[in-house]
Amino acid sequence: MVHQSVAVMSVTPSTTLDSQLTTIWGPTNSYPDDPTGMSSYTGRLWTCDSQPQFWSKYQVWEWLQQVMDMNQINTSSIPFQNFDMDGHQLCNLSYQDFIHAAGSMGPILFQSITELKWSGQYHVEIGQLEVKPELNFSICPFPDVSYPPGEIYDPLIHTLAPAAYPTPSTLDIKRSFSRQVKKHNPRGTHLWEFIRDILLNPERNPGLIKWEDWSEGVFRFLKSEAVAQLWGKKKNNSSMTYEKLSRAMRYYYKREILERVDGRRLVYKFGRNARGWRESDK
DNA sequence: CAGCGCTTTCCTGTTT
DNA sequence: CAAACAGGAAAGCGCT
Repeated sequence: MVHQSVAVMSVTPSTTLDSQLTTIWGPTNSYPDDPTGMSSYTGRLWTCDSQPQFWSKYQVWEWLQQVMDMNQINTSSIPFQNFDMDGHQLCNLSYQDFIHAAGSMGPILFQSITELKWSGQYHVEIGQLEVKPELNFSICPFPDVSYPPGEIYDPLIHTLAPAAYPTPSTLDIKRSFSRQVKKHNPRGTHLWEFIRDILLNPERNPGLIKWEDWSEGVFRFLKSEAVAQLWGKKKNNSSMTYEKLSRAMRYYYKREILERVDGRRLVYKFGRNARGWRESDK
């Protein structure tokens, strides 16, 4: 009933919380001396598994989020349920499939996956952003979590293109990108998305938050102050506290991004307007 | 510059 | 008693 197999990840008890945060989130989540704060942020990439053919569903989602983050696009603007597939299936999608599945984001996603497929590198250059391949993080566990390889996916949208992909020019992609999908949402991450991403990355979640009931979107803060510090780090605000973070969380109730869970301390629940916290949310 | 969305900060009171 | 929870109020900040 309750599947939290993915969420529960043991953490070596010998390390301090601080070192956990540094080692697990450090290179991906801090921007040491980058004036724009951009390169190291975008540098948090699929650095280990450059072969998308072997991605798990989880990694496909990770990739989706990364591309959206890189382009500062709100992840709610993409139908994650259309990408309920593993890397092999993802790689078999045609350009048209991407258009069907992701609309205006299709070209960007298609270009990204195409480059990853062919080069095995991650030279992603869309708009003004560029990912520097020299960043080489040694840690990137990505254990393939819980998705049996034989799992069936019924591709309604599967119109596998013949030999040649109708690859659009980079210029076209850039044009359609800047015309259509430039949105607000600074750095692509709101608080609730930040929380969601911690939950969705159990490999990088050193026991900070855990699912209470994944199917219901219920989760609990295990180390509330540590999460607050991490959030503060992301926002370059060293004085962030759980007190303040939780005020922001409470504002989400009205917007139905979170639902109230009363009587249970540090427990929250994703609401109807929170997207992307499970494979197929309707 | 204005206005807006999303927090951030502070505070007082209540609940666990 | 120490944490959390609850919201109101207002300031701050990035973006269109």
